Amino acid sequence: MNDLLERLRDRGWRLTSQRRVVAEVLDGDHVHLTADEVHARAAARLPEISRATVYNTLGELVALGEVLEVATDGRARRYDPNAHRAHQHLVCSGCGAIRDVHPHGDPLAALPAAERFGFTVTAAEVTYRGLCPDCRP
Amino acid sequence: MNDLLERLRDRGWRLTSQRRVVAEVLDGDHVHLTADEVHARAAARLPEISRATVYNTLGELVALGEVLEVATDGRARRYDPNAHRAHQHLVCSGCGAIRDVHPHGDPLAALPAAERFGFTVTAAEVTYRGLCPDCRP
DNA sequence: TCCTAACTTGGACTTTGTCCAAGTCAACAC
DNA sequence: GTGTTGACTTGGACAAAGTCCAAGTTAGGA
Repeated sequence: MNDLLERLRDRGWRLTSQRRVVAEVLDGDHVHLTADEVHARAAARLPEISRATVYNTLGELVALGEVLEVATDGRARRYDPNAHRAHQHLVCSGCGAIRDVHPHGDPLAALPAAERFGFTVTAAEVTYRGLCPDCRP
Repeated sequence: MNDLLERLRDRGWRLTSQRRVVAEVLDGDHVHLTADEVHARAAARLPEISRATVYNTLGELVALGEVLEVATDGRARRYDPNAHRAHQHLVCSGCGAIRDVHPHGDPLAALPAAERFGFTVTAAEVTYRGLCPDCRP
């Protein structure tokens, strides 16, 4: 995570306490927080931090490629700091739990040229859905 | 589309003019409308139709498996009437255009048991991203 | 230590979706 | 046909998620 702050400074970021706290909140594996959750956790350390700043900072981290934005449910976007290792997501239809998973092969390879309709296709996001052990009937 | 209305009646649906109009708006291929777009098009034919009814009807169609809910961008959900033929989506990062596409193989098969963490995995949704011919620089 | 452009703030506003009490009507029975 | 009734629809209030902006603050270079 210190690496992240270094990289950001190298890219001309002003290193404010707000940005530092947001980056710290997003540290770890299997982290998929909504913007509101990030705000709540950041505010625990820095009570004055505003929602607008959290949204701004998350948007910048996504633009810089340091954090992924994940849309698994059509409601709040989630933010995934594990941006430097290709992975997909497994989501529980019952409780909404999210795990990072690593399917084999490149999902992009499954899309034949004839099915690309002239698009320059650069990425494939896969959401696996099912029930986690706790939610199974 | 008449088939759809028949199927719904067989399942005990009351066939109101509102539901008929919503079903008609959702007819066709490569249709991926937001709830608001559905409402706007439905209102062109039936001006008094309310947003609440459109949301209710879309929710019911999804619950019955006649329409798919697609979350490609973390904003408005989109509704895809092509629910009876397995397919995935190709989305333009520039203009947001969406195409139905058919990759080969079953995307579910790429997820090894060791990567399922005890989940009962039932579906895989793939979103391919890229630039469409019109948006390419 | 000062300066200034970059950053943050709070609040207003928009978009998307949900909920509810009251009114309406499709479908069945007659 | 006509009547009945529970399912459906409505408008509006509300909630959740996200954007925008003018005014105030501050990191980092001079």
